[in-house]
Amino acid sequence: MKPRFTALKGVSDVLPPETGLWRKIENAACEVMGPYGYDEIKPPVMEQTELFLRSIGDSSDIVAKEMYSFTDKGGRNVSLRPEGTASIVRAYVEHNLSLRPAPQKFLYFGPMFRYERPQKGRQRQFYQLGAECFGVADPGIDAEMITMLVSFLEKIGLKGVSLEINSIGCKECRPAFKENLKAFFTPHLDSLCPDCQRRYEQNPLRILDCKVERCIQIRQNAPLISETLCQDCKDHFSGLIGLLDAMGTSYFFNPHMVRGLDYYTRTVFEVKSEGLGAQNAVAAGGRYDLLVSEFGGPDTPAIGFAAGMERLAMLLKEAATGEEVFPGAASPAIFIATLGKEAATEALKIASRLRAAGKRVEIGWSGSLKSQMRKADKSGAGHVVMIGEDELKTGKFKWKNLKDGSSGETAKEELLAKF
RNA sequence: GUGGGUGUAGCUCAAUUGGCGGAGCACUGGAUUGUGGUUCCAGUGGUUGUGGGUUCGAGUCCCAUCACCCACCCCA
Repeated sequence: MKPRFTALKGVSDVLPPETGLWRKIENAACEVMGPYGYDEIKPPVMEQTELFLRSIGDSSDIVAKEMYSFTDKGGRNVSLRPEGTASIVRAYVEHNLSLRPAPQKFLYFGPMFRYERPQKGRQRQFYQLGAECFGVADPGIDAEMITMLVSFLEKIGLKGVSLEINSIGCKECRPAFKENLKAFFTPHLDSLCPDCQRRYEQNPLRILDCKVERCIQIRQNAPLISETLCQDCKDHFSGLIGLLDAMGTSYFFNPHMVRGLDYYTRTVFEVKSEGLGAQNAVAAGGRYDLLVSEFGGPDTPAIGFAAGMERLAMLLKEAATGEEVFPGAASPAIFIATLGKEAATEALKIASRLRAAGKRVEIGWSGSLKSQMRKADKSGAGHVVMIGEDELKTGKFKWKNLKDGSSGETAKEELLAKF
């Protein structure tokens, strides 16, 4: 048989038992971040296109050519969200959440959409888990959030990841740094790769990220942002580093790290992992002190991060062995084999009671006892309860433990207690 | 958007120079009346991704298209 419909390019189904792993990740996020004060927020998956244009900025391909945008029946220009932060800032301003006591902390889960060419760890619809915190300018909150992210990753058992941090300055010092950088690269312009020549115009910071050997060599002596930061930004960054050191959080200072989104200021960070292919970022984030006011709210410092669910799940699957990978892959505790219509009716009644007690129960509706036994075994059931003429007559049910082979008989009223 | 690779059963893969599309696993059923796993037997399952072309003949060669994989770009 050939499927009449298949999923669109770059989108995929998450099937059980993998969904159990996803749930485990989401539960861990709530458990770890709840004590930090983060509560779930559920913004819509679509917004006015303008919202993303204004926040993410046009130096990023995300807005320039990767958005799923359309005109709705009311003539509005709408886009599926390519990331989560913009919506949450919009909600923060729209609902005057700045009037609630600071800090306001939010956690979110959900799909994001970017029209990209799929590859390992990258899809057109992908899920992110993210956190945002509004109203604290102190580097303490940066350290708190980074520490929280690290303990979340530890909680789900992720190994072999590295944390990188940097500061990309503020609206005072970053423009100057951009100019310095451009000035430095101007004499080398012809030697840079074509992509970097484009970056030189669009977003010179990106040249620092280039993977081409020649560009890496050229930039060896390029100015570093850390040397150009204004005093406030320097103080902020050294404050953060001091706190991370004090917490014993290990990090790697990467002076070349830049972020794709325009709204970031000062602190940026990224968690990378081997085993993800070229798309090696598991989680990333940073401070965005200007976005709230740009959206019409009061001056409000903020910081956040997002983690890629598919990437987290991929890493956990690769690293783990055995059944604990898929905690949601439960087998029935009890399989009820039936012989005849009356037995099936009885089975349904008994199953309802057991299920109400939280037991996972499957019923074999037809077929020989042998085939039902086989089915029970394949389902991974722990016990089989048999219902046939004898049981209906006597009210005593034969059962068999499929794990150790033991068997016995239990009266109907005692079944619930037995299992 | 650019480049490379791959498309055969639900899964993993065969099929000689272009010559009748198979196997293992999985699934379904059976092996003396109501007892699973091991074993044995049988069965279901395919317009070889799709559409053209070359040929007496195409899974195999050519073109197009679609999907997947990997990388660039970009990014979680």
